[in-house]
Amino acid sequence: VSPARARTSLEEIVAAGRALLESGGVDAITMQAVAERVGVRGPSLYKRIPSRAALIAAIAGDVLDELGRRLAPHTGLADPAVAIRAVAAEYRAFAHERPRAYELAWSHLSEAARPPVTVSVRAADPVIALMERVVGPDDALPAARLLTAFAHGFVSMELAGAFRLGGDVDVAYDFGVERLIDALLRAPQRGA
Amino acid sequence: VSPARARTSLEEIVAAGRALLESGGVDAITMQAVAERVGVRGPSLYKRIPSRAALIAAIAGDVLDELGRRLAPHTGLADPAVAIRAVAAEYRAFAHERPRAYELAWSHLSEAARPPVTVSVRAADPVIALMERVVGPDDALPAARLLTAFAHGFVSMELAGAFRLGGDVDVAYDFGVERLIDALLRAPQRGA
DNA sequence: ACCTGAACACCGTTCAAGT
DNA sequence: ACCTGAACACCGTTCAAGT
Repeated sequence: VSPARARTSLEEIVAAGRALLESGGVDAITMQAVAERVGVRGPSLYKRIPSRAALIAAIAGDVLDELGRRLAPHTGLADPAVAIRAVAAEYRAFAHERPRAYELAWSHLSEAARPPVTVSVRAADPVIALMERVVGPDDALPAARLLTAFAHGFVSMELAGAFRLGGDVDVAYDFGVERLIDALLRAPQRGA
Repeated sequence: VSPARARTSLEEIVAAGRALLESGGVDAITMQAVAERVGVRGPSLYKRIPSRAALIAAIAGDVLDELGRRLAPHTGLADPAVAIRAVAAEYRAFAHERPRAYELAWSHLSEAARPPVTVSVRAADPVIALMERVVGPDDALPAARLLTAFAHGFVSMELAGAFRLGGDVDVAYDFGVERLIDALLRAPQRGA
């Protein structure tokens, strides 16, 4: 008797989930739909992932990983102001390309980042290094939080449809980024 | 034959939903649980609200209304810097008091704010008026978006557990608020 | 005009039985 | 070791029948 051999993998399952998310929203990520996409029956998924909630969390982690990989290159640019502009633009571009993925990643971050703390760290690290060059080591962390809070807040409001009072949204984003660059570059360099 | 008289109302239903949200999270908002809380059977809810999704949206709208009512008083303070500090502090305080309500409101804003555009407008209006005093009419809208994007982004990252790199989170919020006040007060007054 | 029980479709999850 | 069909509990929603 030959024991059944694995017909799918966790990566395939997560990829199937992301595909379903992109085409039909979070509600389209059902265990049966995922199973069908990877060529297996629903119950078999539980050999690879303990629950639908865990699958959603894994998808969120995958999205954040991708975002981190896209931001990293821009953080190293020589001129800090140019680097900040580039990171901010790339951040927003990612959210526009994958709006449902971006929203899911944030709404399920708490569960997603629990087991692999490294996920969020990996994404945040280069940004903090960039801020260290701008405001010095003592304020690097709060400065990074200011920048990412603005970027995330703006983009998530935008995706949620909160900007319905007219006005050019692109202009508003640039306005915010430039004011932040001003504020951070003008801040006294504290620490080492 | 006396026709059955109404045994509940939409307001009661929304209130029941918020109570369930507070005690057990979004998943605890089931139609049966809401019905039980208002003293009725599940199917009867559909006389007042077309679907669970609509109920969630109504709850989100209710939360945003409450947030708007809490921010409004602070926007009128004489000194603009003081006003900005007060609004920012109140905003974060609300999110800390009702974390699940705050998260639900934002994750379902798109549906929530669709029918009553006034909801989001009512909340945003006083903040824009405040910004008009700070940067002038031409930049008031982008300035308001900068401020609210930071506040929402910071608070939602905080609630999602994104700040796990240590550091004092209160200090980081103050750092951000003060830098924004600096940046906005120093900006040239444009328009009228 | 609103309320109800019964019923339906759908979904997450478990498990005994297969290979 | 993994796969499957069958079964269970739970949930949103519909509807015919009641008052």
